[in-house]
Amino acid sequence: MTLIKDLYRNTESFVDQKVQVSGWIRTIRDSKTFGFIELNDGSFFKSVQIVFEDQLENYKDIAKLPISSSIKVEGDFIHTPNAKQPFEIKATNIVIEGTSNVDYPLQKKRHTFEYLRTIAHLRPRTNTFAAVFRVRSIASYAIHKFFQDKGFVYVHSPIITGSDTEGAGEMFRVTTLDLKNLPKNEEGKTDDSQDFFGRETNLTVSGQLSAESFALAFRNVYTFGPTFRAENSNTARHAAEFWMIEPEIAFGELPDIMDLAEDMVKYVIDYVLEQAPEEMNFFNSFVEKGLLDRLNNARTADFGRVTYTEAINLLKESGEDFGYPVEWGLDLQTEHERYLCEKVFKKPVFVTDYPKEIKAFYMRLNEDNKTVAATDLLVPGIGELIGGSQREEREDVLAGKIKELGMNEEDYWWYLELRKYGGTKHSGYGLGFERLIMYLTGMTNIRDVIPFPRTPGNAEF
RNA sequence: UCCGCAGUAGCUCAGUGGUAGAGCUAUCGGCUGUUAACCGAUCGGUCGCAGGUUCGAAUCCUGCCUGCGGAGCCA
Repeated sequence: MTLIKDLYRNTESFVDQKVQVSGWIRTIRDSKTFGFIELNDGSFFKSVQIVFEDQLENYKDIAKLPISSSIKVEGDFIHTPNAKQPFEIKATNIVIEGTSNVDYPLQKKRHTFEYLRTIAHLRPRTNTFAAVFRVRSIASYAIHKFFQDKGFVYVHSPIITGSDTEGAGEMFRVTTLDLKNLPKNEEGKTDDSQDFFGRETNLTVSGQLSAESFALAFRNVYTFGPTFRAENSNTARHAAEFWMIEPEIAFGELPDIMDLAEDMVKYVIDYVLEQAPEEMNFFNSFVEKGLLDRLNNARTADFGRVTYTEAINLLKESGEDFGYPVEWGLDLQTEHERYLCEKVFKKPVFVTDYPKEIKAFYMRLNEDNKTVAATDLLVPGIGELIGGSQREEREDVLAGKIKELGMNEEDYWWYLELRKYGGTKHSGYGLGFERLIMYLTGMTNIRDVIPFPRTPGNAEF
């Protein structure tokens, strides 16, 4: 059996040879004595044209096959230099593997993404989703290859975690207790000591704290796994289940992870353009005109770098009429972030050194005592793609911060011990993998870059 | 969660108070090189759900549900 990908990649070696292919019918056109089938076998973005004639004993049956029926084809591989397709297979034998049905919901025409979401089990058979999910697979490998080639150790951080370690929003509770008959303690609250783990557990919201632990043993590490947020977010950029990449480097400071993030983004762009040129051209033509220009700009340009304080001044001087106020101490709104990267810099830009009040407790306090060594990478079209920071390595400063924010110091005993026993400067960042895929493909809704997306009120598939 | 928009045939949509429409799909027929083929015919609807106004409601009103866009939260 030959893969259609090989027919396209090694065309010359197949000319005038006998070939065998199998796949699903994308379109079929017949006339009295012959017909054409576009056959896609899943190995490649493009399909191959099958010519079938009425000499075949099952000609009538084949001509009647509904779209998406699966067949096996034997035939002669023929060069067709003057036709729209580069080559075709003239069938000498066609075996029907599985017929489809007349009510097959995918038509030979454009469907809305909203409709395709309601048939998520069938949408990978469409051009757009075939391209999205192949690019997702390739980008996933590129991430691993980038870090592995640099000697980073891949850490499997736990999916089930002990408590709300980062304070990063609502979590999904994990329990084996009988929800209709919860055991109570003396205070009348749920007795978590009777639960499976003997305590309250949740799905992870971040692997960062685990990554820090391993960075202080392996130096350079990364996580790449699923992450869960039970927030009632209804936007095109948020999902309840998504994949996050979190590198962490010991002895590294903020500029080091900015360099790393820039290299990583450029590497993944290069790798995907190289490995999936047909898919990327498709996105450029049908999903976002100018996508390839945007990506080429990103892979060749030096990313912008600006401090939060400078960014505030740039926004104030812009004369732009923003819906939200621009004031030192206030967080940048989506409109501000997009203005900075799309209008001012016109390329990806790192914003650094945010006021400590609007950032997380573990971020390292700068000498000015007002800002922390944090950075967000803002990219055109998406907004925030990466958030990272140098971590607070000073045990007393970190403990003070935990106390100051009214957090429970006991929950962080092991995190504080990382500072107590040979703590070093270290830094890391988090990348939402789906946002990277959106950035690479031009897709504008996170629900369309996850095979079976989970969003509030939606877990059908 | 907030603001806005939408829900009519399998799909994409038109229809703003008076008999429910189009294109595509599908089905049947035609066609000797098609490319989301083309040509002809046919099939196809409890107008999101529940109530209300009216002689009469897809159309106006109220509530609910679902989806989408934007915002917040963030990745």
